[in-house]
Amino acid sequence: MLNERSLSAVPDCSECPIRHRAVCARCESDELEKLEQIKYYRKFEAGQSIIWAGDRMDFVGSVVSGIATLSQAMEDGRTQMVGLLLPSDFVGRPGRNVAAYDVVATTDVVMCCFRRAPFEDMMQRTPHIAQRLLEMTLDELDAAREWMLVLGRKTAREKIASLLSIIARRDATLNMRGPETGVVVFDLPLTREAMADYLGLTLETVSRQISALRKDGVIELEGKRHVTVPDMSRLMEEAGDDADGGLLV
Amino acid sequence: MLNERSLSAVPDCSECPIRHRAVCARCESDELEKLEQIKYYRKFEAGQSIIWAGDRMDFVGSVVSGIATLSQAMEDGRTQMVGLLLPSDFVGRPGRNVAAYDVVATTDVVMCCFRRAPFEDMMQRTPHIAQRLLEMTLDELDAAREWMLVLGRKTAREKIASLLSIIARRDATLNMRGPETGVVVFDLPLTREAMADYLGLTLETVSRQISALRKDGVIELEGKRHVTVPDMSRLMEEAGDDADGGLLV
DNA sequence: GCTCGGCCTTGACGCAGATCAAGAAAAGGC
DNA sequence: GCCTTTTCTTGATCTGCGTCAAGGCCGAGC
Repeated sequence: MLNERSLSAVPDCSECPIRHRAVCARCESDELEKLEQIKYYRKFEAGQSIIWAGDRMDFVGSVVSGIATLSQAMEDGRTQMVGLLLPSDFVGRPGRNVAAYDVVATTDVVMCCFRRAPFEDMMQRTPHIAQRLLEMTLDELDAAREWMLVLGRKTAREKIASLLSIIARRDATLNMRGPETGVVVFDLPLTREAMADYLGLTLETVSRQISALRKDGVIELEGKRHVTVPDMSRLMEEAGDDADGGLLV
Repeated sequence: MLNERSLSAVPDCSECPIRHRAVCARCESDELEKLEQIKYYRKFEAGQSIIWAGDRMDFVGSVVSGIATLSQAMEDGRTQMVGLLLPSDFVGRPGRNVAAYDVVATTDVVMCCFRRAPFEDMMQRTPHIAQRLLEMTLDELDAAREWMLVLGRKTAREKIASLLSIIARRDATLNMRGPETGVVVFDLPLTREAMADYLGLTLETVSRQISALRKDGVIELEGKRHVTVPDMSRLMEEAGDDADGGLLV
């Protein structure tokens, strides 16, 4: 936290790992230059809160690396996660100065931030930014609606399988082991409690269902976090999705 | 259906009831003229399906009047409503030619449609449209996330109270009876089954919880659809929301 | 008028998942 | 190394909601 703004040097946008997926993805080099002038980096440690719901929010930004969660809490303490922020995901809403949700760093997180006023200014004059933000927001809306089906209609086992297959699919593109065998290996980026918050379950139920999926051979576990999926289509079936549906995405 | 395009005359945009809330809200009169040239109306009867998920979709549009629902189905028949489309809400996603959800008219519905290609064209050249669509999409995303909390963490009674308070709040602005008394009167636009689909419940549970709220004096019923809320803040408490939260919206 | 079909209510019962509780297994901290 | 804390697992019991079933209400059609 102390050296929030002192990353040895602010890296060049052209070398940024999220250059082609973040809100700046469509920017031409001249537009990128302008963004470069107003950007700054912030680092957050695992477990640290990035923003509290209701707080004044004077910046927006993109997750560069690490994982953060977006969640909503009721007064009595019940909480529901409403978003999982991965690298390139955008935080904050242009035009709104109060945070609507709690944002918490799950792992160490680096964010590329912009003060709100200059960014909104720039968005007005740069359709490429607004266009990309619209596209990203539409994707998030689709994801949220997909999740509503999970929360409203799936059983605990299906919920776990759904979450695992989403994480697996994301990693599949990178860490495919044995091309076309359908085997996927990954580490869970979430605690059992965070998974429970995501799925609208208790942590005990999450634990039990994971054990059950292991016992039934749907997944294999090494330690508590390292997961092997021997047969992706089997996992998708357990999730209650059409096993073919995954290819669409 | 037969006279889909033969509404006596296509009304002028300047007299359109959703002129100031739909995607066209920010358009200047010259922009509006261009939209006017490519728009057409379609009518759907109550109960009729507007689009099936997976169908090719060659238009986008706004709900002008009536109510429609957006829902997702699993193969075994379980369904989850993921959106409630009210006048001014937008249907379809620019850039996508296949419908992602089922859209069904709950009441008679009139839509103001545009063929996709010309509309996307126009969106490219008219920032006012893209800006408004972004704003609307962000609002929908907020609503979807709010709903995730309802689906994931609220009890059946709280779910019903949440739905009622949303409908009540929407009507409150129009039909306020006795200003400041907190009394709100409205008609439910949904069947018990549709409410169940929205809330991730069964229709029996919906019925039971409505009866319970009536017995406890939280709501009054005339017939099955006409609802009186004698004390809005009481209803909000039952919904598990901060009773003050409503003023923010 | 009567009957039919859609919509809704209510009761009885069972089960999936919550709750309560105890302890095991890692992960730090010193 | 040991001790504390966090994270996870598993068991026992409870309960809210789903499921199955029967019947009421009301508008539409004849």
